[in-house]
Amino acid sequence: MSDRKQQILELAADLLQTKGYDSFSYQDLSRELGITKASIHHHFARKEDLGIALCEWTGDWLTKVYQHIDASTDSAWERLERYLHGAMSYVEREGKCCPLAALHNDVVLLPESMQNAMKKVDQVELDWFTKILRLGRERGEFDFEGEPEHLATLLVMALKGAYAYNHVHGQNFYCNAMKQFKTLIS
Amino acid sequence: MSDRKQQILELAADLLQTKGYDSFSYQDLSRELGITKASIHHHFARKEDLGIALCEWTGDWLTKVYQHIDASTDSAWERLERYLHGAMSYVEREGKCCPLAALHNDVVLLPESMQNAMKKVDQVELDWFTKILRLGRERGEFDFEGEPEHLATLLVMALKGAYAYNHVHGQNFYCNAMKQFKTLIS
DNA sequence: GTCTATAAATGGATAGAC
DNA sequence: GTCTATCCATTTATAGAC
Repeated sequence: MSDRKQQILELAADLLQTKGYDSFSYQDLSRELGITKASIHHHFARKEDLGIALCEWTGDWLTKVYQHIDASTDSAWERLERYLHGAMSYVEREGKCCPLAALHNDVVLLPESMQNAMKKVDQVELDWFTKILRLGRERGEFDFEGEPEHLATLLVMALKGAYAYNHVHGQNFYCNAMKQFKTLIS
Repeated sequence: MSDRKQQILELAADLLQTKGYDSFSYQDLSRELGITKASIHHHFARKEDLGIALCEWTGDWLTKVYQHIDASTDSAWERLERYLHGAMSYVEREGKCCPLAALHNDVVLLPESMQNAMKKVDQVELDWFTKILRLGRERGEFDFEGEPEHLATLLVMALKGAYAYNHVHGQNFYCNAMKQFKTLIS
């Protein structure tokens, strides 16, 4: 991928996390990069092409986040804690939302090609949480009944939903909900 | 409220649940009602005015849903079950999403006046779930540690998040997540 | 209350020159 | 790869006649 193409993609990823997919435009990209809309179209002919690239970028981004957390500690509790804390402090520090959550928000507007790309990214996320929860239970760090996959699904859904609440109510609801989650698996 | 105004509001509520707030337009309303855009503006001068009315409509809608469920059975388990089942079968049957979830999806785009109106509706929803969870625990129907308020918050966040997953993955993830939730409070 | 007409901006996208 | 120029559709919104 050319430097320019990469540059466009990264700016688009930034706008995805602040404005959402449907609400950032080629004009936004054009303005901030100092090149014309036509030039952006040279690199990503249709917005859908850029959208699919953004899904893949999001998959890579998540993978890096997970690798970083996994490398930082061996404890399942600590890994979970660091993700849950990091997710919302990212919002507060940088004013950005998880790019996958941003894609979820616009899902009814997205072409099938993008929905298929999102499906894979969703699975990457679910797999990581499933791994952490299973590992933690095996080691006796967590205590819960049922399938780690299903508990991971519940948690990931709550995380996606949380962004909107935090935007309107601040972080109190989120903190309480996650404290409660931890109580349930203790 | 005049009949016409009410009619516009109800059509807008329908479009909110199918297309989302930012994606339905005065043109959509105009086409389906057979009157011009200018006439819609006579009833709701700015889209923001319609938006605030939609928040209030959503609060009333939710209140009716809860009343209906509360009147249908005395069991906390059954009430919870009926909501969880009803929420997603509403999507499948009518192709509609919870109007509050639709508002949440566009939250970053909404004016402060609408966010304030949403805040009240969120509280109506949280209060109902809190009531059900507290009641169920008092009666020995549920078994969990922690605050009913916080568990309600966790569940409501997961419900909001679930709509996007269902759209892409079907209802399997949702069913598994809710089965898991029920396991956690049994 | 409803209409025609129109404004002013923005959206994604393309043709063709350099 | 980037530009100018342009297209066509759409959005929210307003002025003023009926």
